[in-house]
Amino acid sequence: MPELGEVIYYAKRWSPGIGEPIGSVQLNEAKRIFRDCDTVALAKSLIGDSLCERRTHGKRIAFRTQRGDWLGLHLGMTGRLRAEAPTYEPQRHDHLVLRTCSRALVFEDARLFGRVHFSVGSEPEGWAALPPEPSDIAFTRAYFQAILERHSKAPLKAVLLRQECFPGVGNWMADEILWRARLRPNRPASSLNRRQAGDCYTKVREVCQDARKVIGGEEQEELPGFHNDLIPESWLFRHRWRDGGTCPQTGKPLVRETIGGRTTCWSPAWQH
DNA sequence: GGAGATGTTTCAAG
DNA sequence: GCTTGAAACATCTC
Repeated sequence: MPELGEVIYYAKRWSPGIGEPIGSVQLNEAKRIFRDCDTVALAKSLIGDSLCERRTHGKRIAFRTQRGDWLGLHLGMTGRLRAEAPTYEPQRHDHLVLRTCSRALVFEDARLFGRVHFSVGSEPEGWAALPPEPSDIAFTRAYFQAILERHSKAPLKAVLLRQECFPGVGNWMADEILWRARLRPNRPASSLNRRQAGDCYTKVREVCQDARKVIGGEEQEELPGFHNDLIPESWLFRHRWRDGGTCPQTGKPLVRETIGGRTTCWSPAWQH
């Protein structure tokens, strides 16, 4: 599930436990999730400490602790964070549970594509030199153009999915961007004229902003609920998964095919 | 039973 | 050395 907006959404679900001392750490070890994590250090260090700062970048989440350590999380394809009652009993797919007096903070992931990192006294691995997020001021038109030129032969869809270029953009966001920019997903990245590249740049930023606001609830006090009704009918998102879905612009059938190694939904009559 | 799923890594080929 | 594309990963749902 998790792309930019969902990542922010799930990260916020641990908020009720922030600032509260961690009484116990429970983990399901010998799992892919912990493949490059020192689980002994994690458990030992977190007990008695508390989470004090939440950060997200693209699809990554990190929590800084009071003592200055960092817990890094990646949700993979099916990862989720939840806050449960303090007596919560972990289920089969719950891999990490942090208990405070008022909550059990749970990381679950059925498919095990997610990851947990822990670093003592420093930033989590890979957070030292991060590329600008599309909503960042540093994500300029020229920066975007350089990405298109670097990956000139690759289909636009594949380029948009590159996390070192467009952190946070996932499969549905890439399709949404291309649909709003009216560009065919299989166009080579360098085939756009100046106007098309400009449109694509604008839509990348727009979709990222929309995801933050509508799904991540960045401008709201309360966490939004999580159901499709939140997403406007005018987005491709609402139509893309259903068989027989139609383009909200043309009313004609949407097409699904594999482009850039992923299922891609697009509107042939609308995108050129 | 089979196909496909909103992600990343790894490897081979160009 | 760089870019690109395909396969692998593990489990659930339709």
